[in-house]
Parts: sequence; C-alpha cells; structure tokens
Amino acid sequence: MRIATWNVNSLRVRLGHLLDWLKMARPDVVCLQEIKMQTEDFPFDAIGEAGYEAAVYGQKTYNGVAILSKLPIEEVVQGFAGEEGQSRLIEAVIEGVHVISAYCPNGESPRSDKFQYKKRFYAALRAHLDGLGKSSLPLAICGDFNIAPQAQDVWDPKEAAKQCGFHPDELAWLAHLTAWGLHDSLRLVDDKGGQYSWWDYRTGGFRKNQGMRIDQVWVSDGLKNKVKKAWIDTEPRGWDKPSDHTPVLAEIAM
DNA sequence: ATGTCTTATATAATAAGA
Repeated sequence: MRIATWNVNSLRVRLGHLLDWLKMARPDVVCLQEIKMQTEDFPFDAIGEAGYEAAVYGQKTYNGVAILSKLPIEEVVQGFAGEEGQSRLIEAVIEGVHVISAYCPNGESPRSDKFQYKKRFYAALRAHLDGLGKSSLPLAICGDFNIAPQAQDVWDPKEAAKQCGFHPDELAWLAHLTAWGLHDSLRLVDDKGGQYSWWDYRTGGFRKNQGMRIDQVWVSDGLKNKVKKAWIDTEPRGWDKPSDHTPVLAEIAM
C-alpha cells in the first residue's frame, strides 16, 4: 500500500495539482490537510473520476481534512475529542489498516494562546491513540504535525527552537505522542538530513532549500517491519502556484 | 520586523491564519 500525506493549502486552488500528482505518483491512499472547504463543497466527482473514494471532514475557511483511497474505505470517523471545534482529524480503516489524516495546530508563537491549544491537541491525540488500543494495531497516522522531529529536519535549528515547529516544549509533546508506539517511516529507511516537506512562501524558502520536515507518515509497531520505502516528493512544490507543503509518502507491504 | 498566499467580506482594500 502506497500511502501519502499532503497539506494542499486550499483544495479549491490546488485541485489541478492534486489530480496531476495522483496520475504521476499513483498512491493507493492520500491523507489531505487544509482543504479549507466545507464537506459539501468537496470535489467528489473529480476525485471519483481519478479513481479514488473520499472520506471528508471539512469546515468553512480553515482546516479541513480528507482521506482518498483506491481501495474501499470503511469505518470512517470524523473528528476527535481534542479539536475544540476545528476540523483537524479524520480516520478510516483501509484493507485492515487504521489510517488517520491529522492537521495539528500551528501554534503561532510560543507566547500565543494557540501554543497552549497545540499542547492540548497533542495530549488529546495521545489519549485518542490509547483509546484505540495497543500499538500492535496496524495503524498509520499521517499529516501536518507542525513539528519537525529532529534538528536535521530543520534548516536553522537554533532559530527554529525559539519559534513554532522545533521548540523544545513541542518536541516533548511529540515524544509523548509517539511513545504510544509510533515510528517515523522516513527514518526507518533513510537517515539523511536536510529533507524538508514545507518551505515558507514569505522568505522564498524553497529556492534556498530553507525548510522544515513538519509532515510525516508515522506507523505503529504493528506496521513497523512492513515499511519498504519512504520518501518526500519535492516536485509539486516547484510547480506554478504551489502549496507551501509537498507530498510525503511511504510504501507498506500488505 | 520583514517577506507570501489563501479566505472572507464585499465589490477595494483589509484582516486573520499560517
């Protein structure tokens, strides 16, 4: 199963990119974040013509997540206890694998109230996994975590540690989440640093490759030994009018 | 501090979120 995650930063604007990319990359499952539309506005027809079912949890203006799949989607659950009114999580079962698309809060700055929301969200996400069971469960949680796991995942770790995305507090929240029994799929197969999934529009970060690896595919203990490949596809970030994020993929033996 | 992009309101600029 080839599983991908992509924060598209508005599906209305990025539908063309998504359809082009689905043809090129041929993922079986795609977790989307920041679709920024209500569920009823989701382009079910275009996605269906591309060969994918869709489970969607939208919201007006902000946030919004979805799971696309070539394989049948079962047991869809929209949302969880930690969202506080924002559409940030959808889960489903596909070929016996529990798949979660998550859009974790940005946090704005360590002094912001939104930073405390991010903390609560992470604690609730861990509690949610505990509620699902033990990490022997075959599970992949994919999305924009808005935290880079390691210093090698950040172009300027010293500066980033003072802001959102690589702050020491955030690393502790992420560590607590993944202590449930999650593994960063890229790091199971590749220890190379300097690989990013997001580059800031404002600083022209992509041209300078000044980015952060804040999007990940995490797999449970139950899937750890089945990860055959994991990579970041930087190509769509170079297209005209791109999302600020690029797709991240993992190949899981079934 | 700045840079850019997206959405909403509203029909031109601004504000908010990222």
